[in-house]
Amino acid sequence: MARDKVITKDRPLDEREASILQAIIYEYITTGKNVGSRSFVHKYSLAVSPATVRNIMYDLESLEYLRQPHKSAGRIPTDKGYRFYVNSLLDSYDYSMKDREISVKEEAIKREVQLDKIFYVITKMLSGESHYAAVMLTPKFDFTVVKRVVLVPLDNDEILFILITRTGMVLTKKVVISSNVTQDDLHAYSKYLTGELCGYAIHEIKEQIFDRLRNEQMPGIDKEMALDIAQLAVSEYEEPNLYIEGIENLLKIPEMVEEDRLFSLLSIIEDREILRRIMTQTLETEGIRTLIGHEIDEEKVRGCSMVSASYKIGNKLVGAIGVIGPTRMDYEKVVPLVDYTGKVVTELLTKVSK
Amino acid sequence: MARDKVITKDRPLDEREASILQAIIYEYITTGKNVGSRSFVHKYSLAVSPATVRNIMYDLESLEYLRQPHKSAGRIPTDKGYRFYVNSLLDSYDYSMKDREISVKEEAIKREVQLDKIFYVITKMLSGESHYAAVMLTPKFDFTVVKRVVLVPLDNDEILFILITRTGMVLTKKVVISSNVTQDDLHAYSKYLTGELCGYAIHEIKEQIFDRLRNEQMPGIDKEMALDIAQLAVSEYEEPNLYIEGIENLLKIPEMVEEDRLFSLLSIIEDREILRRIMTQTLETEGIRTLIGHEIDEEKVRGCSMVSASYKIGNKLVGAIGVIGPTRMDYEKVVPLVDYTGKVVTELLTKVSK
DNA sequence: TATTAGCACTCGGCCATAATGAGTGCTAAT
DNA sequence: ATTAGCACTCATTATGGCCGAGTGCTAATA
Repeated sequence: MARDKVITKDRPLDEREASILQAIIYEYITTGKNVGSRSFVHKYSLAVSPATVRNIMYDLESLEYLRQPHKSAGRIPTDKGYRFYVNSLLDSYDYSMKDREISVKEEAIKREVQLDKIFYVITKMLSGESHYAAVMLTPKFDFTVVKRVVLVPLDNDEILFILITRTGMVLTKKVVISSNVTQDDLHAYSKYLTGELCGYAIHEIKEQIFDRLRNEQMPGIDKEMALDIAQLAVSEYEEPNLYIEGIENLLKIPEMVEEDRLFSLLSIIEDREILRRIMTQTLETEGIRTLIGHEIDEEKVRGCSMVSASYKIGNKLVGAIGVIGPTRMDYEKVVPLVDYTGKVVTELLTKVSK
Repeated sequence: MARDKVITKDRPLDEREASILQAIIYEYITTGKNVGSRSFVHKYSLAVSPATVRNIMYDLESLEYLRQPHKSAGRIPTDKGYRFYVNSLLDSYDYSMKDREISVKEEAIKREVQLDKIFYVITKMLSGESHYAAVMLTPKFDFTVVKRVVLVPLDNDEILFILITRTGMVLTKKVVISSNVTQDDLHAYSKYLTGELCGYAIHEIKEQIFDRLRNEQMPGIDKEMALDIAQLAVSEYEEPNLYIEGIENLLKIPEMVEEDRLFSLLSIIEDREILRRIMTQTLETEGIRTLIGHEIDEEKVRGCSMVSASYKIGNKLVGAIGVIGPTRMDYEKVVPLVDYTGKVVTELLTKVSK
């Protein structure tokens, strides 16, 4: 009669407990209401009585998977509960993308030519599909492949360095020089640099090509000057960009605009460094990553979860995408969506930069 | 004894009525609470009794400057009231910018080199200073002056058209051509176009230069082809961009997150066309423009006001900036701020494009 | 021994009621 | 024309009662 199952706080759940926990969390995620034993049993036509469920709930509460917002109020999941739920999802989740129903409008993406528009569109799409807010950390430019270099005089001591990538993206950078160069010089430099750098990714250029070129003989033009300019321009390419879209979706979620949570939201919008930090961590880990509630280690942000994934160019991790929502997020939909989108982005970028 | 001042709904206010109306609106703007006769008289140490104020309030209500949210609840301004208030402000407002205390960090702006970053910074700054949301409609590219044109081959049938402006801004555009051109051809074209277009603003080029050039003799190169490419590229320069920053400021204002208003906010964020329309109207009117409440002729947007101003390059109106906030906005601060910022932008852009 | 029925108890939500207090409109006195 | 006085209004707040959904415990049951 005595229920003595709970000996330690960390014992594994038996099968029935696990499935009931999952069902409870599912119920809470979909309805947003505390789930109580009686109506729960009724709604799911369980073969056990409410009392049994109560007992199980009691155990689950001791084990810290559930909690009561107040006495006699049904149970809601704790972060640990969500974590359990998400992990089960991940265990059973088929990463092979088969019978995928999510409609990532790949066509819409492929029609875009400017890379930065692609990033915008993907972020927008991800927020649209998920109905939460979406984030994208764009790739470091290090992995774009050079097609052509053009130098253009601006002022006496300023040159505009234009780098055209294989994908037709145009990066520009002002470079300040000390000595005078003529327009003809610049033209020769452009030709030289284009010839030497074309076909290499920027990181390769930084790491190897410059060194090699400096050791080569090159008659006719002032090679050093050309290399100086290029090196200066290439050295400090901007930080990866952070796109955030769909904040308005979060405003539509009642629990997110409740007094205290609104503050979390504000922090997310205002202090982009928080997100940048999180996304940079994601960038460093292959595959999907979920952060639930307090697992987002930011004082200012509470009651929020993130599902994020890194993406690659070739087999090098270069960026990350993610979805932000309330802890009570529809993980079951969002996890595959983010996973899938990540793969689409990988495929797309890989294709486009080869 | 009988108060028979109100004969028509549009009679002008006498001095005392006007000053009391202004004070009431000021009080409401700063506190956000309904203002009632007794405490109002007390707070402002008026030389009249609450009863007198009540009588005046009664008149002002008949004249539709004030209204009662409900019986026995003090008065709050109507849109007409705000309009009166703002107009008085504008009347007495000194446009000469003397003894200005607003800290628009001009230095921060001048340090930026990329024009699009400048736009971003200005918008951000305007939202920061006003504590509301800020909008900026960027100038049409029509008014930027060409410094140099570079054509670069991308594919067999694609050319990248690069236009460098006098300010060092780089605009790029993919152009698809039918016949084949060699790299040497493109080089010649680039030289030709740079020579002919340099120093002209894009709108001049569109309107006059092309026509002139087509009638000129030009030995040696396939002038027509070059002009076709340029005309194609220049013809459809993108829509002016719309920056919105500081939405988070609006989330901090209690009355903006009240259930129904939140919807207005969402509309503003989601449906950028609304704002674009408003800003485009502003662009067409010189100087400052205020839209109060219903004057924003958009069903979806309610309870919001906008203060906006157009800015110029030289003496041609090219863009607009603005601030969005609740109807109960601190017009007294925002109006000069927007006015001043508009002038700074004008000055800045004019200098930079001459 | 695990499950369940039964029951006392809890507590948020809802409703009605009442008290409070800031405010108004009207009237008569100044 | 202004104001004092007064009756009246009404949002807000507090109070208490009740309902319903929920729990925890215990004893009965399969």
